Amino acid sequence: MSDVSSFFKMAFSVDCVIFGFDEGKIKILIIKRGEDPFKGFWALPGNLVYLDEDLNLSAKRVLHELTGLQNVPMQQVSTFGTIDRHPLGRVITTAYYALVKPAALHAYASSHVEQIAWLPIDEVEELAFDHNIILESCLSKLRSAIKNRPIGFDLLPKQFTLSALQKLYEAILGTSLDKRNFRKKILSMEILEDKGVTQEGVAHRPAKLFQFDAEKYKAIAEDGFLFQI
Amino acid sequence: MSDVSSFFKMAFSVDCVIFGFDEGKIKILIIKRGEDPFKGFWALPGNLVYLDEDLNLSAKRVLHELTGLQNVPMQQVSTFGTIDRHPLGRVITTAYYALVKPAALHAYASSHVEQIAWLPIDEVEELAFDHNIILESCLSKLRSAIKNRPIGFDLLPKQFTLSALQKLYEAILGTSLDKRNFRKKILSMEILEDKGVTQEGVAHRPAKLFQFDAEKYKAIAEDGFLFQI
DNA sequence: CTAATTTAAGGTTAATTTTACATTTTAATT
DNA sequence: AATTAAAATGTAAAATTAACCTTAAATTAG
Repeated sequence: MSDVSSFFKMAFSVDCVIFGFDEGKIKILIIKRGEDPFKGFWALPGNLVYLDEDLNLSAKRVLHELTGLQNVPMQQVSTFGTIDRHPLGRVITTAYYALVKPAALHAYASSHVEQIAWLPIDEVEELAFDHNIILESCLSKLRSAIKNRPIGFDLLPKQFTLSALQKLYEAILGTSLDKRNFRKKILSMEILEDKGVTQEGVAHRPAKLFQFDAEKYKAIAEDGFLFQI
Repeated sequence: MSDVSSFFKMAFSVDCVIFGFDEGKIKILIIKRGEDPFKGFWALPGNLVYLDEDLNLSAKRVLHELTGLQNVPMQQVSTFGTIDRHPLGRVITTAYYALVKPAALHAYASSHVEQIAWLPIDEVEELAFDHNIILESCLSKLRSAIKNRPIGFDLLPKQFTLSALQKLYEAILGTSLDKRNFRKKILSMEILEDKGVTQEGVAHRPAKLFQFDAEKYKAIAEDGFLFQI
């Protein structure tokens, strides 16, 4: 490794898979690229990492610049490094996913972005680069994470009904769950706070609203409690 | 993204956490670096990725060059990209882990490597770069993977006793397991083949030898069977 | 204002899985 | 022949999971 300079010719990027839950469906945020390469293609929000920029922070910056979304915790999923994945040179990319609440679902287009859209995951067609593969890997990460950690709440409004929570799980896992058993399981964990409030304006019996109690979860998790759906 | 050339100034590396199981302990393979940076430090086997080299294949090449190990399936774990993690410039690294059988435990030193050693994970001290952090992340990945996939067998000789398997699990998980329950659980999965052979030369009742049946596992896994310890 | 519609809420039983636990067997060694 | 060391094995209680249906509360339509 005497002369190392020939190695310092790569670029690095981040790509973000932003999941939302809307109209009973899991959606992802995609942008229509305003510049080459892949100008006019739909793509995951992603961009190159600056030379003096921390990788994980870069994911947050890129997401913010392209979509306006801010303060969204992002999880690293996997790094993609086939030789020819980027037409401009050697670019290795790290994929991140994030879960956002419906309140954040009004995403705007920005510079470098012609259009931005929420697309149900089963309607995604060909994306730029290797973004279809990246999406699949994030989806599969989400499916396993949702079963073992209390992250589903991040996709729902602060207060939600148990039915909404169940539909969310059904949408992500692609299975249908027994209503009574689901409720029993979730409520028995004692990580939901009953706000004593009900839905309003629905044409049927209004449901109670619950809220995830992160403090309580943290406390019992330290005592060895394992979240499991 | 009009001029993109300023981005193409990074290097990329891979670092390998190679786990072995020996004398009842989980060990990792470390090398004493023969060149700067961190000359003379113990480190994970790792090196820079060539400009025209696939990332995942690079991990295999680097491992082979530094340790002589070959044909070891490697799993990507995580990518580390703080700004100052490498003294020579901006180097982002991807960590991989692999599990090797005792037969592969005679690792040799090579060029660029002064020494090579298997070190029990609880005896690891200060490593080069951010390798202690990388090791921790691989360890935690191993602990969760071992519970959900039949990978423990990769750390044992082809034929092994149930006690050896149990000790392996106990070493990785750091808990002790009930002998009868462990055997019942493992055998009820029907993924072990009883070779009709027993240990020889032990000063006590010799144990039966078993072998992991990858075909059988694959078949039932497709039918929805989930490996779980 | 009555009936129809729609979703919310809730408990019991059987089946399955998990946990806890102690004795006998088989080889080598002394 | 006695000792030592680990292997092998089954059962009962407890906990968890799975299956299953009726009544309640709101809006809307007639």
